Amino acid sequence: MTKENTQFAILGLLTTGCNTGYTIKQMMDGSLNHFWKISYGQIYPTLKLLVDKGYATVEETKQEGKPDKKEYQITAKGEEALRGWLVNDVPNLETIKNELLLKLFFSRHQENTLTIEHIQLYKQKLQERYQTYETIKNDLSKHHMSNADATFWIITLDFGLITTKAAIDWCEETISKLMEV
Amino acid sequence: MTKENTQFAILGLLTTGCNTGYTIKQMMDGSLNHFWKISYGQIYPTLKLLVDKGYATVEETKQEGKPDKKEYQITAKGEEALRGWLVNDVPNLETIKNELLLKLFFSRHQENTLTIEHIQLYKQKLQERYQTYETIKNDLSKHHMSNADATFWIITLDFGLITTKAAIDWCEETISKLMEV
DNA sequence: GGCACCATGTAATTGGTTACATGATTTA
DNA sequence: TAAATCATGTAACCAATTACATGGTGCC
Repeated sequence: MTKENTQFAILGLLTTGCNTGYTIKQMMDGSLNHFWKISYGQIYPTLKLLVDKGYATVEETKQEGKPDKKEYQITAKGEEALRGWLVNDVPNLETIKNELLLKLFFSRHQENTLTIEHIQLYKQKLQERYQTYETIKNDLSKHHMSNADATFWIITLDFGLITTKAAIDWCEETISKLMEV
Repeated sequence: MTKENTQFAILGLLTTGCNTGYTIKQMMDGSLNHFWKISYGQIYPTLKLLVDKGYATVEETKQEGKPDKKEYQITAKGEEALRGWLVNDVPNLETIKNELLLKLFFSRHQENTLTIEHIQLYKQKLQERYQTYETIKNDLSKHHMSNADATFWIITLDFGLITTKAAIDWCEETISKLMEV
């Protein structure tokens, strides 16, 4: 049903303070957004699966002033499985589908002015992304340095920052290259 | 059945000298590999679809010394559709699933020496990728500068080169950061 | 004889998203 | 009273890959 990586993404989040499907989704959308994404349609069934595997336990909690929720806790077996997954080699690099590059590949069929506009728009989106990463990094640096996870979280953000910056530079270079012609 | 982008990727390739399912696949694996990928399971049904839509025509060709093949040709209607697709705005940036970053996010559960090894391995793969891009770029510069497409193909390669380079830099920075501790 | 290359295709399966369904509480 | 937030879940659908199926030619 769910891929191994996705299972461990969810299991891993149980070690970061998230313990309901809802908070896991929030964390995904907030802090893992730049390299992992997941929908409720996967989260809830996978949490069940983790319990079935003995990697986590559930407890239904009644809350005052809020709906009931199911709290998940990672088990010793789950922690072991997580460490086992961590030591496995990282597989080959994935190919990213990039629609802008796909269009660019065929852009001799189009006027350069239009192509330039597209790259400009793309650059804007990259800049927004860059700023989002910066904001998250600042928040993390301020409020969570006591958190043992924070060092690694910042490193993943740095990846996003560095590669996004490179892409922005490429946009600028490419735009001036296309304007020359 | 097939997504719009994938349809146009295949249709676009019909304008670049590819005219069989087989050569389209080869081109994909060779020159579009860094931003688009496709399997035969999609190519052949999609080629049929393009003919159904009137975007392409087929002709069965008997070859001496080689198996028969089906040659596809883009139609005027197909070219118009391609240009229509090109002018459309590029949608929002996609999230790339990056397994290394996912593991890194949870790496406080692991010894730093192991984490460093993983990053080193990842760096190696990035370097191989970088060299592949360089080779393709050199080939392209040497043999296809007469090709009207080549300018754009090189630009897409530059994207790969620049962002891969940035990722390699991040690996180095991260490794030395983790060794300090 | 076997491997590499050329060439086409389909069925089963996978791994996921989207849309749907429900409902309590707080705040504007 | 409407919207936002908290909270859980499933069924239908989608786009793709993988595995399977077939077969000719050239070369070592």
